[in-house]
Amino acid sequence: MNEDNLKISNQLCFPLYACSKEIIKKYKPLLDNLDLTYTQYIVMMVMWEQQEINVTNLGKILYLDSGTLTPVLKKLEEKKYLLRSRNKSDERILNVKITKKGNDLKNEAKDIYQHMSSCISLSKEDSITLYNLLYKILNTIS
Amino acid sequence: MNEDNLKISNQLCFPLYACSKEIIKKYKPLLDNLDLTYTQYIVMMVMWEQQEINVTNLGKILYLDSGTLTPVLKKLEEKKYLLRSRNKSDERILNVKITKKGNDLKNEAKDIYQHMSSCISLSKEDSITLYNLLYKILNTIS
DNA sequence: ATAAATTAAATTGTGTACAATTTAATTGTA
DNA sequence: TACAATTAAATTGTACACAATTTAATTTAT
Repeated sequence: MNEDNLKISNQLCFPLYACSKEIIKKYKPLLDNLDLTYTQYIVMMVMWEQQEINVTNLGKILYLDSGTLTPVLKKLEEKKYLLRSRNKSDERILNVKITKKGNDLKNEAKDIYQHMSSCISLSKEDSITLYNLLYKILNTIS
Repeated sequence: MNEDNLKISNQLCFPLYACSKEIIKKYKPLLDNLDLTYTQYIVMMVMWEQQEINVTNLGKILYLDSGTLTPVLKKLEEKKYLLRSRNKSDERILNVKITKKGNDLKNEAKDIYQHMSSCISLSKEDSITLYNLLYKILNTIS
């Protein structure tokens, strides 16, 4: 890897970090309407798709550990969107299951979907390129 | 904006967020050697370049507000890398100035520069493309 | 069979991140 | 020139994010 390449690689972390934060900040007023934080929202996004999952697998999908997920899941359970229960055949494992109220929330989240895209003003081609590059990093990061 | 475009835009936030966190996690052992957190490190990166700056301008560069910066700057002052002092002509403004010890730290940070690039395994072309797309978002986010 | 090793969550402690508010200084305006 | 409005940091409160440790359950290897 030459000097130029080294320089640009080192300059990638900061815009990734800033971009991620700025977009999440844009989500905030929309998520406030649903009384969800961004972390709670991405958990719900997984739950709408998976319906049921354990903490370890949820963490692998979201790149979050139990230290982060445990309090978030407890909060979503308080809001009656999720149910937490120990796996019968292995009590170490905590199963998380979405409730009817949790699935109903998906309809209310449709607005977020519409409004979010308007804040990222990339063409379809650029968006796909960016998406692919990000997953190239995520899949190869050692 | 059509349905496809809308879908991909909405899928960008999560990999940005995950990517940013995973790369920062890679930084950690390297930064631990310098006894710096990632946030302290990016502040020092600006200081190595600017030498002197006030909190508002530092925040604009780093996309961070005083609520985040104040405690970080206090910690860097404790470590003798920075000096904090009120602007004589406008006492509301806090000037931050790098010390000799702070500038000396730059040499010790050279290893980080080398090691970081090896964890992002993108070609030079891909890195530049990603860099440009990220700044396109940062510069146009409403 | 049982002690050691492993695994899964939860807990603890530190450090952001940011909205909202507060404090203090400065500027604009009637 | 007072006094309202604005500005800059700091403070307060909430919510992650994650390393390290703990607790409890399960598996592995004698």
